[in-house]
Amino acid sequence: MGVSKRFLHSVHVNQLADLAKVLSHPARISILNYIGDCEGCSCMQIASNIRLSQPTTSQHLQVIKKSGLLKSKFVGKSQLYTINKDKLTALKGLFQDFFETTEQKCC
Amino acid sequence: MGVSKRFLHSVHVNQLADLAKVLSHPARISILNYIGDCEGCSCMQIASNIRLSQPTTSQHLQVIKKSGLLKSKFVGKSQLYTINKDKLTALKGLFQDFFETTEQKCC
DNA sequence: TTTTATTATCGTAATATTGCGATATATAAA
DNA sequence: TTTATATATCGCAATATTACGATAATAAAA
Repeated sequence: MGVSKRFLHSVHVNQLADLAKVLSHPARISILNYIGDCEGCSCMQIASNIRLSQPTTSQHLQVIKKSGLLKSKFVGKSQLYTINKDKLTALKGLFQDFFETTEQKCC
Repeated sequence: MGVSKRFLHSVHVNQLADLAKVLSHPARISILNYIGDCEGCSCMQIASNIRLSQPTTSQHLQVIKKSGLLKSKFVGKSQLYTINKDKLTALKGLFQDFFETTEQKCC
């Protein structure tokens, strides 16, 4: 078939997989790294830094944004992206829980 | 085009993305959860537990195994999978570093 | 060695992702 | 309002992923 059977898994499991999916492309990791450094940067700045086109960069930004990891606001003609720290902390917790639980159960 | 431009990113960034990719499918999270619980289980047991076919489950197992997160050995006619705790701990560290670094830079 | 049971791989169809050019949309300046 | 600039979306081509039936490969038992 080829269609992912999400319904077989718990909400919590799907949530963790969704977050992992956001981080599963190197461009999106690079984008997050760069936004962390520049503290409020535009799509064009990011695109130039990671050397992908503006449309591609914008697409990746939307994917990250949908997860809640990014905030954005227009300043002048540019939309400036910053990291949503609260969400980041929450998601860090999700991963930490997964790793710690698995670590403890495992042996 | 449609082909991922890994070469644009650092080894470290690609490594993190690769690990995230392993965790980016709910079936693979469920498999890891289950293996943590049962401590040495067969492909068929896992397949039955997560309600995917044996071939699909085996495919997911290979994906996880390639990341180093699983060990396996034949016992009787079955191959029993267990979690590679050392690798798990290492990968936990990778994620933790990413989240902590990003958290501190971000604001 | 043959049989049985389990796992891994092949082949394939359905779907999803990635990347970018073209273009629409949005914001501020003239 | 018109113009200029930046971002987001559309459309498409190239890949990649997901799932499973069929089947090959593997290990132990008969």
